[in-house]
Amino acid sequence: MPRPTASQPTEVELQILAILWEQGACSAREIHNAILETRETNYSTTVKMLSVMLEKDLVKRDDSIRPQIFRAATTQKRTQTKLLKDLIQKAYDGSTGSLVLQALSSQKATPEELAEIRELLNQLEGEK
Amino acid sequence: MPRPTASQPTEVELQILAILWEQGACSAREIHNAILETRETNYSTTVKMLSVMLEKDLVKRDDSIRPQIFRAATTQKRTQTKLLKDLIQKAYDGSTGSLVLQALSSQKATPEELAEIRELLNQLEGEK
DNA sequence: TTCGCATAGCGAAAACCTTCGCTAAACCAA
DNA sequence: TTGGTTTAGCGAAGGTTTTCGCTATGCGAA
Repeated sequence: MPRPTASQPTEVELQILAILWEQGACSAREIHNAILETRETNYSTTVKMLSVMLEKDLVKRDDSIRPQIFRAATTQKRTQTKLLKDLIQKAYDGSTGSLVLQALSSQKATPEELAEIRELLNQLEGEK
Repeated sequence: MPRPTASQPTEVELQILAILWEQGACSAREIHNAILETRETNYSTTVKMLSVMLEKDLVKRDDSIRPQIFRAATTQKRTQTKLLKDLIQKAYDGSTGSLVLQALSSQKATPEELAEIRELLNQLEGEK
């Protein structure tokens, strides 16, 4: 009984999804060009990854036009939330608060973001 | 050119680390028993994972006593921070603030944690 | 001591991820 | 139409992760 398939998108898959979220629908070539800005890789590899992701339902493909066009199958937010929940479970013993505290104290956030967080906090505490 | 070794602990590795962080130093048998509470697996597998993790320097082994005792090589906090930073980069485009906002709005935190977060926020904003 | 059981280690199996070479199909321009 | 370029797809290589069977070693009880 071997290892199961990863429940979350892998690193490379996530990079491709990020491109699709930012640029919207893209051809394989466009995706590949975007990848090249970061990393050396072969066009074949990009196409293959897309076909793997299609099978995993991570992307959708529009076959009616030429060249084919790819779209992310899920929104960025939904994917982020899933990854976040997973991390909280696996590494923070389910405690959202301790993740937030650690995020704020070890990484920098902009003053605008801090203000936004404060506002959300007011809302959450007012709700009680 | 194939896939490189993961820079972060894998899922199973993280589960073992979590056990060590919670229980402190453990024998292979103790670790295995803790895993069994969650998941079916063979004792051999646990021992093998420990030997892999030893090679990756994820755990340390005390050989002077019998049975051997394992410890996590790194603190929980250090590992959490690394995983968190990684997630922020890979999935939140480097924005700590947007991760925090999403964490607070989509997952629940206890009132105590919210108060703590507020205090930290005061500190961060006062610092300017 | 010797037998039986728990512990430790090795190597290979099975699945996964990422890579790319090579081939086929589609498109475009002359 | 035909030749060249771009797009699409297949299959296998080569590495990682996780699994476990089998063997060996260590330890305690009879």
